[in-house]
Amino acid sequence: MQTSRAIKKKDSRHRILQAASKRLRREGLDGASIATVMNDAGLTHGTFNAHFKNKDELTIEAFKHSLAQSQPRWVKHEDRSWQQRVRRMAAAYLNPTHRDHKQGGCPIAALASEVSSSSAKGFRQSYSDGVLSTILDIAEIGDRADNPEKYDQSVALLALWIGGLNLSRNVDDNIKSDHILKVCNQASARLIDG
Amino acid sequence: MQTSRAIKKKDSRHRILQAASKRLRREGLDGASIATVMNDAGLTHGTFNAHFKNKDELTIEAFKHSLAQSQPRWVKHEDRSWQQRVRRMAAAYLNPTHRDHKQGGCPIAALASEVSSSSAKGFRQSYSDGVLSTILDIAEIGDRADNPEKYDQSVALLALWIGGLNLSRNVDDNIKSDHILKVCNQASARLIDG
DNA sequence: AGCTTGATATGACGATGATCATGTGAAATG
DNA sequence: CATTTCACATGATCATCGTCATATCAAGCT
Repeated sequence: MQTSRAIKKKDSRHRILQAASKRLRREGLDGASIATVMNDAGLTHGTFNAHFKNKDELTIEAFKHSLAQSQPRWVKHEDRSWQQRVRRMAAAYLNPTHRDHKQGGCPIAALASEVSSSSAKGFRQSYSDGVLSTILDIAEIGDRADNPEKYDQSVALLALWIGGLNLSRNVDDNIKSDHILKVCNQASARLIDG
Repeated sequence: MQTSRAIKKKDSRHRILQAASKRLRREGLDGASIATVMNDAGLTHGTFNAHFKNKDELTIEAFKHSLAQSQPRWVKHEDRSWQQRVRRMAAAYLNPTHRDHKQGGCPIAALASEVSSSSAKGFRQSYSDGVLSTILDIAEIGDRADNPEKYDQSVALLALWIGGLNLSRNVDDNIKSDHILKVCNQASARLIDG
């Protein structure tokens, strides 16, 4: 049975994870400081270690949390064909809304260039796992051997999407930024039909 | 005339920039701390403000420095056609050597996901300028209007390259990482031949 | 030679961040 | 209703980082 204390703790943990995953995506690995995250969650910073062993563990859990939240938005749709499905995904990903809402968006893109320099080994492992499982999710297969061609297409698409999204986020001109998204969308279509 | 003191200072500044640009690419915006960079350059950390106003200025200069160092490696080649030139660039970019030498590689890829969350406005501007000029360099034009089709192709290629390079850097399995590079190379070729 | 300038060194300061020891008050248990 | 347990708060500690005031010492100038 769940005592009211256990429920409260679970709820607190959830709020911490929610806050951490937002900060993590918006401000990166170093931006999500414990004090900030705990404050976002409505708790004091000292309480932190009642919920997580240390910052590495929080980072890993927050990453998994945000990835798990993003997945359904991709997967749960009824598409006529894989081509159409992937075209829909590209349009949703390479999108001004997604570009402007980093904190609620794809954590793989949000941390793409920070992971390799992170000292947290466990986090690097989680990220790597997340990338590989995302590729399989795009391809709608369980293993590369199931359909190597689709797998390879999915790899290239994910690369294009992550790169395009980050470029568009970093260009200081809305028209040019929108254009980058549009062009990458078209390139996606060519890779899919190719 | 250059006095020996002026020469010495210029040399020190150059060493600082060299060290900073390496740290910046390898460890990101927060990794390149002043103490570390100055130590790499063989100076004490307190001397820093004799060369740069503050950390933001160093970051900007180090980024420009690394970008200026990278450009020649792309541009200076005799290629038969633009298609061949871009194919060569893709092979050089999406390459295990480049993947494994982040500190000497492309600064745009190395900082792709960190820029938008940086509080240093001047740096964001420099990065944005760097992206746009790199696109033009790939297309071998001076302005999008010179050849919109080539410009758009270059945008998609840069996105694919940056995304592919970062994915390969973050996958914890050498075989899969190599495979990502290979697949993105093939996708590049398909985008080029259109 | 004596004075000035400037490149670098030394060391201090305040801010921030991660971690942890201890305190508190309310829920659960008997 | 007394006791225990536990979620959370408070506050201290130690490390790191950016910045800056001051000191040193050799190069240049008169």
